[in-house]
Amino acid sequence: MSKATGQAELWASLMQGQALLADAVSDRLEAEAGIPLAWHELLVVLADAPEGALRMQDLGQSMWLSKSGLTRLCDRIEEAGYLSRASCPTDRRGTFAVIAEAGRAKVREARPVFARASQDLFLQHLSSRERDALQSAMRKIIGANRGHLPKPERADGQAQASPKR
Amino acid sequence: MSKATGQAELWASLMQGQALLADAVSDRLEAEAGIPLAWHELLVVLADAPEGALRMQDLGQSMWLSKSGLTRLCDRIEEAGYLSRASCPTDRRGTFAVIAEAGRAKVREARPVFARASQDLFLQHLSSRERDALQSAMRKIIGANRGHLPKPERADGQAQASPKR
DNA sequence: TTACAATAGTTGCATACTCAAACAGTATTC
DNA sequence: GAATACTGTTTGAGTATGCAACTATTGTAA
Repeated sequence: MSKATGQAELWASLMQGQALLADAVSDRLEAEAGIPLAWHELLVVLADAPEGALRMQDLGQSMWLSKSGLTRLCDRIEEAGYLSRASCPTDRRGTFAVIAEAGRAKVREARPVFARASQDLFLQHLSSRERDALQSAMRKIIGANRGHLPKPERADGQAQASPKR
Repeated sequence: MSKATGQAELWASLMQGQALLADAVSDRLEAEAGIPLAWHELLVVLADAPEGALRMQDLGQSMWLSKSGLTRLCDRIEEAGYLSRASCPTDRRGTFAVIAEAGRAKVREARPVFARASQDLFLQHLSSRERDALQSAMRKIIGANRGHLPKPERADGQAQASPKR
């Protein structure tokens, strides 16, 4: 029975599998398109945004990083010439990250590489039943753990569960 | 149709969900038992080993870390007094990590905290169908990505797929 | 219109991790 | 039995990340 394999194994395989998969995909992306996974993710978000531009803050909401992490990630990508920063005219505290032409080109190159890697290393191995179950399981887990985000800028009431740290 | 939600979302929710979950569980473990998740994992492996002792190398196989990472993790845990090192008498290159009494006590304290956290933040939210599907999906993904491990010390033939890096 | 609080982003410091080189000890081979 | 190759672990250098403190700007209120 699957019950007997135990909860520990379920935990472990989720942790291991995700790490392994992210690593494998990132390596392949780096080998075949020359950028790591995080760059791809950020550049895709930016490429799909209205003017190829997004406020740092808005980028942060898609990017799963602390704001300092995002600042530094943008530093590196900017240094590589794939994006530039522009300050917001209407609110001079704000900064836009704007994708550069080289960045768009890189996204065109990398997107299919990512799709292929994701197919080969991930989707390929799952039945459609498994995909559905995986999707619904992960959605529930995410839902259940909202509030543990790196940016706890919730305005609502029940916020602070962990006082320290 | 679940098809329509897209492959991108499946990828994203796996990545996000795992990160969120690991974070939430680690925070809770740290709040309620005073040690982070990685320490718990290592100490449990050690506590369950024959004499409470394991060669670094063997520990490494359970621990999902590069060997230098393991060395440093052990340094920290040793510094906290939960384990000690002992050199192997039959092969003096080797080092044993040996769990200390304080380490055993900490494991007794932390194990139920982990179990509860895992239940509350993870298992609780999944139907048994979802658990089975998740388990089998992750197993396949792991199987498909063997060879991307941090320690590629396989002795078999098909080893080196990635020459660089 | 001057003070005070809130917001956007960056920077300093500390932590954790990896790769590659160093080190120490064991096995091999001539 | 001395040189050479191999193995197990640690160390050094570099990278990525988070938290908290800082700067600059905006909004609010007296």
